[in-house]
Amino acid sequence: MNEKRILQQLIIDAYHSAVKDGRFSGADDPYVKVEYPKDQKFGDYATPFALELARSARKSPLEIGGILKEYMDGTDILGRIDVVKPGYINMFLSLDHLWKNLHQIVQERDAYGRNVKENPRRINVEFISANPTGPLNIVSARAAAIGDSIANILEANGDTVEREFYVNDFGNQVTLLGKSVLARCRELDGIDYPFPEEGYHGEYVIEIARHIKETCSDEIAAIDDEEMLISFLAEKAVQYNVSGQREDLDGFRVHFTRWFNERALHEGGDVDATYRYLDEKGYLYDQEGKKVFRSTDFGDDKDRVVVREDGRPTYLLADIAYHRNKIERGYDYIIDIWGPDHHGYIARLAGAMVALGMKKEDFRVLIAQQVNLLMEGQTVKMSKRLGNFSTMRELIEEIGVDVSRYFFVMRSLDSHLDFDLALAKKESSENPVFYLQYAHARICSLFREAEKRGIAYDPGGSVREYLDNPEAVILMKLMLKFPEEIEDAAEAFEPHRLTTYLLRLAQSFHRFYTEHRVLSDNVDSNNSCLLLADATRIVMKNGLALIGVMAPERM
RNA sequence: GCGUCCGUAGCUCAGCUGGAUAGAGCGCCGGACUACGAAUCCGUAGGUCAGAGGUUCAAAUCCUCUCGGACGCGCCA
Repeated sequence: MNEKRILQQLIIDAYHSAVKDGRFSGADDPYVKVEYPKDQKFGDYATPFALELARSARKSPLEIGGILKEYMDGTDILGRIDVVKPGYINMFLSLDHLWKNLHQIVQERDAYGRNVKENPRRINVEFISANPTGPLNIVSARAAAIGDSIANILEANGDTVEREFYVNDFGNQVTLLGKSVLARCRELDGIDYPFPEEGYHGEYVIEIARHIKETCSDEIAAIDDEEMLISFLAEKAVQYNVSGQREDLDGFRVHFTRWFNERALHEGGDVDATYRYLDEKGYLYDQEGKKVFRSTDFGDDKDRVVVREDGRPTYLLADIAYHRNKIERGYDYIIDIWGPDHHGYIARLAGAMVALGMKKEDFRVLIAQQVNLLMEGQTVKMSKRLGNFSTMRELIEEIGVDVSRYFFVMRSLDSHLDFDLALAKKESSENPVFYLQYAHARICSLFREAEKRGIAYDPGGSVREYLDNPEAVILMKLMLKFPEEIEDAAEAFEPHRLTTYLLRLAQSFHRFYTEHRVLSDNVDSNNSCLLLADATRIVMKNGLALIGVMAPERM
């Protein structure tokens, strides 16, 4: 249990005791808000609880605060409790508690910050799910960074998480890809062949064609029927693209638990089964030969077609079947991360989830706002079909994984992003990620220096009083909050909070380092300062790991 | 027309379920290495939180409207 919760409970207990003793009257189950004051002089934690109680208890906030304080005294977590002007109760952590937490950190190491839940949820997070019609682009890179970080954070917060990528290897887009590849194959053979109007014009299609021709020339030669050839080429091209996407993601340190093929749903009968299920439940009706899903029953603007007049299922039906499959796998919570161009789609799918028996609050769609691609300050329309886009691979090669992952995660999901690759490259040396990594490397260097000078490090030999200075105290308080930061970030699905936190951590360390000599002739002081430094590098490393950034020992 | 998101310092953005004097990074200007990494630290300047109402003891935060920007409103995926 983290400090915030412990304090919440402490206040609730104090309240109940006070009420029991007849000091004032009030509700049975009050909600106690514990917040972090902006200014250090207002304590490490504060609650406006007494203010909120004033009306019902018919006493002044200050008086109530004083009474609560009486009942809160005696805890060794807090060194001081102040009741101040309007009626805030300000709480100050004790040095002893902070110092003990340092030992906790170096004992737990990689596990520090991770929360343990009594009943962990099984969560499925689906993200990126880009069409297998080309390489991943910058937009996917953002989704990758965000989705993976959210998954990491949920895991660290005590849940069990699976990462899933949905491959749309079925339908018009794929056929179109096959036609484009065929055209390029013919072109490579020197045969005049019309390029499909709506086809994929990107250069990469030529490479795909060349690759398939090299590896599958016999099969191609054996197929007479053009339609079959297109479908063969499409399948090969999808394989090629998916494995390319997977490679890129590996390089980006994003690893999926499962790659789920849409085709399997069609071929395995899941789509039909889902149709029958919806039909039997009475969620479908006929309209001019089409089958329509009553999504308005679940809050959608209009009902949606799921089977066309010619009997082919729409994308929606396949997607419902996909999510039905997820539900059957027994997750407690399902998260989809989509681009802004799909937000209009939420109501119908969320409605379908309810129709399938999922509780509304157990399905969540997160919208990651768009990335605008700029070239030299000018907006560029990204289009796979037109072939003008910056690839994720290009991004990694140009500015590196650490910088890009940090860059994408440091913004909130809601923020729109202007991305200029040229500018990002130029400015990457100013990226705050180096500031964080430098703090870590600097600490590692300290330990190398200590070893060189023959200074032993024994956490057990640290002495609390050597850390009784403002710089060390700020650092210790931040580290104590790390588990709370993880919890908050997990509950809000906001990985960017972590980058803000880590920035403060690095800043606090650099400040401590500037003000205090870590290595000296004093054994007690050495052990104390090294304990502080060791704990700092552990928290920094664990925090960076959550957003997929390395913590280098030298740089 | 309807819907989603955004509008906070010169730039890029934080600001937690409403709380105390609105913050950071970058940039600008000025300081700090004969000691553990100066990829660092310290300081100065810079804001009508787009605007107007409303709710509240308390609003950048919640509600309504207006203005401005991006995106979406398919039997495409």
